Amino acid sequence: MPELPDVEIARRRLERILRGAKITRAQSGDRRVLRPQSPATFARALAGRTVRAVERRGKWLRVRLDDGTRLFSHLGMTGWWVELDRAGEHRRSERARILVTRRGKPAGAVYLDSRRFGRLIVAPEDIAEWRELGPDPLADGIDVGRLAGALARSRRAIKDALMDQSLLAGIGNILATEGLWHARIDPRSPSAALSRADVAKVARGLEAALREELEVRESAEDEWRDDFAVYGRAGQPCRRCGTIISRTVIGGRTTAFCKGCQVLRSKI
DNA sequence: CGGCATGTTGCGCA
DNA sequence: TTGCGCAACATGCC
Repeated sequence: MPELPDVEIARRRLERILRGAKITRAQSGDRRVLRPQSPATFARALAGRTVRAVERRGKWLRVRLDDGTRLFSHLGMTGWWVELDRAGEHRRSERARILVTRRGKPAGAVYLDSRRFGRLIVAPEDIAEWRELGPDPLADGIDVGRLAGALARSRRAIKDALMDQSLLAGIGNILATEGLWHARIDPRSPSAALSRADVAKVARGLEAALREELEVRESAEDEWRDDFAVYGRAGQPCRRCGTIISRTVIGGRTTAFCKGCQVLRSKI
């Protein structure tokens, strides 16, 4: 499911279920998702604690508890949080659950993850993965000057750079692909070949893709979207100029782009 | 059956 | 030091 907008939807849901609630029990028997912690450590750290806040930075979630403990959640490729139903039913691909009492009533959050690339980490302070994240485009906005400065020093393809979580936190394969289409810039362009005006276009393109995706997810929280502007549309006509969408691989990831209206920058 | 997938990490190599 | 390509992780869908 997850790129930044999806994780934001998950954050709001977890906040609604958990904030201010007292954890009665937390359980997970999945050593892959808990790596490298044990199920017992997970359960012991959370039981009896009250949830103070549910925060997000990029694709990471941070649940803060009353004793300072933090629970970090990364959704990997297929992770998702849902509310526990009244019967407390076990769901397909369930990997963990957090049971709480809120205003005297029982409730809970269930973590689903078929491929188990996601992670749940309990720690007394912020983990390196969180500390090393760059600015969050939704919460902090995109600082064009700072981004341009970082890109000017690199020859890597602009699309690969945009997915670097220390540069901007939360941009994945879909948002990078969509954002560059909005910006009309060829994803293969070396970062350093982009002018300051190009970088401003990229920032606006990413923001447009971000807003659009968030809106779609808000209206259908648990549905996977598949009608993007270019992502997944190789071989089909560009919605802007009609040229057949091309496919290539950048940084090991499938990339769709339009040779008709996304211009390759090459002068460094 | 093969191919592909929204993410991340680690390794070998230039 | 930088960066790239690639494999691995584990499962489901077409």
